[in-house]
Amino acid sequence: MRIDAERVFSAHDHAACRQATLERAEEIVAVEGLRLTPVRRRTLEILLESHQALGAYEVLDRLVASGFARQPPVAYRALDFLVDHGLAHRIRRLNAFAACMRPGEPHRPAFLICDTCQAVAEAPGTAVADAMLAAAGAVGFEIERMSLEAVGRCPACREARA
Amino acid sequence: MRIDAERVFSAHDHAACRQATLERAEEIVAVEGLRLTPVRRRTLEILLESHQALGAYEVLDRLVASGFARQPPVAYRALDFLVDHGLAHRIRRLNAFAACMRPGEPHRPAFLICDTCQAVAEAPGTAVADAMLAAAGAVGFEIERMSLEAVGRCPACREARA
DNA sequence: CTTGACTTGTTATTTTATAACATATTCATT
DNA sequence: AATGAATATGTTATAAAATAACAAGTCAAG
Repeated sequence: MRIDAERVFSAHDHAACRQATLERAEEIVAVEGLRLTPVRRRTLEILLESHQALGAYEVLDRLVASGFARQPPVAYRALDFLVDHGLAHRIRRLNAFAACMRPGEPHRPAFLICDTCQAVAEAPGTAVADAMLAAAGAVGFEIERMSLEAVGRCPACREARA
Repeated sequence: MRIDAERVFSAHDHAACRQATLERAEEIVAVEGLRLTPVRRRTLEILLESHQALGAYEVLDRLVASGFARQPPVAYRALDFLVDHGLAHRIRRLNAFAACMRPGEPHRPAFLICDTCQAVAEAPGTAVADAMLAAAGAVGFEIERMSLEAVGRCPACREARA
């Protein structure tokens, strides 16, 4: 299953969506020899519960509900692991984290953040990143990482409001 | 004077650069009927001292040195004013602020952030923003604001390291 | 000269993130 | 199994970034 922006921003079988992404993540950790420990797995599941980005302390609250200690490093370490290995993304504008919907597929995501329903989707294609690379290249700047984020209104929320 | 990425990332007459930008900012506040009060003006001057982004508390330290009270809202309010009126930009990846080098010129800046010298430049052109708008438009997402930021190495620092 | 909008002063608190170090677990190699 | 290196977790404490809330002052237009 392929989860793209159209899907994220509309009603869909989220149980299947979450399940498919989780399975994909599991393949990846297996292939890469990573350890998807209980906290890490649970953290990923928490992020996958919705397409909304969650703050670290929100994740922590839910980890606590699953029996883990209420200590910030617990959440931050798990989140950092997921981000480092491409299983989650950090959304800088929101100081929050969202599950990666295409783990394993190399990509340079640009995020679309709906400020009405708070859903976060990865924009299709790599055109935005490509444009950034080109703009940087033009002045001799070498990019290591980028954050490409837009805040606005998703199709469903536009319609609901119109 | 036009301050673009090439200039920011190389040695230049920064006194003139700062002065020109400050004057431009003053024209804008005049035209728009805004009040560039002492704290606000000093804050802009502080940001203009270099092409590095400064955290709010760094700005606050320097405001204190100029006689203002050491209280976070003092800095945040001035910074928010500058950002709201296009005289400064917020760099989300750094939790920091940088003076706008093209105040008044309508633009959707993409930032190039050198992680060696910490200089921040606005990438030339609007191609990155255009690509973002196109990507969003393709899925029916309506953009209000965006953060387009890349971290890497500027030409001078690449060379110094090579 | 007063009304209303904007600006500043000030105290306190909230939210986000990391430092530091002890303990435990895992896994590859003896 | 025993050992040791790397990795992961537990825990305490603190740092860094941002905002809430409300009182008091300033300013320009009517």
